[in-house]
Amino acid sequence: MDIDMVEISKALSNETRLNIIKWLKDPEGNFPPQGGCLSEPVDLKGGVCVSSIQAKANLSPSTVSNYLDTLQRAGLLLSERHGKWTYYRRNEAVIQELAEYIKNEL
Amino acid sequence: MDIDMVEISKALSNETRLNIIKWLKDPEGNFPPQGGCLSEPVDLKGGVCVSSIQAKANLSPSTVSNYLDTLQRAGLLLSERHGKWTYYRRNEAVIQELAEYIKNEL
DNA sequence: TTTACATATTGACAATTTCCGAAATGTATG
DNA sequence: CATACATTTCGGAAATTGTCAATATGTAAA
Repeated sequence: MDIDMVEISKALSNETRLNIIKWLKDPEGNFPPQGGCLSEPVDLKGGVCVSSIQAKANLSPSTVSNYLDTLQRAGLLLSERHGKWTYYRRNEAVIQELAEYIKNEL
Repeated sequence: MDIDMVEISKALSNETRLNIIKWLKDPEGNFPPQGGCLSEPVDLKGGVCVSSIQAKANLSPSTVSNYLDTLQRAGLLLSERHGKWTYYRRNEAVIQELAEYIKNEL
């Protein structure tokens, strides 16, 4: 898996998208408990649903959905759907790869 | 000295600007010998003048000058004027700070 | 000091990005 | 099935960025 630096940089060049990534570093600290009304308990792995992120970002749902998509296409986030909700979480591997890339290749 | 992640990301979110940073990693390998017709020899510290970069980037002088300014304002490059020429070189400290920031804070 | 050259700045226009509301798509529940 | 809700997609107005040619500035050489 290689780093698309332009794509990633574009994804990071927006205050709100940057905040989303940082907020997801501490999901319990930054968002209400997730998992809502799911009947079967699933492992959300620290994922947070779009509406929780939207509430914190204070932007329209469509904008936040777009931002999350941008971050995911850049590889920085992972998403998983459970019922009505899509849970987004950090892709730590890619974030560390990015740090390594900048340290050694940039 | 703190990292303005949005500013830096914007600077890096362009193929040519990214290339300029990479080219400057190996100035001797990527550019003709610098120092040109300077009477007094000065230490260019690996700096490369705008016209050498412009020739390699194959964009207009004004565009390249702008790009270099963008990279410098983001802190990624340093510039030094000697005679008619402005020599740009990487700011390795900031680049390493950026890598650390992504590794630990992002 | 006149000229030539390296670089920077300005003004313009096209292309892209931001961000929203409206509409569409999934999915669970009554 | 009909409804409600979470999310995504679409279409567009406003803001930003990419890029150039033209102009300005700074410096060295004639």
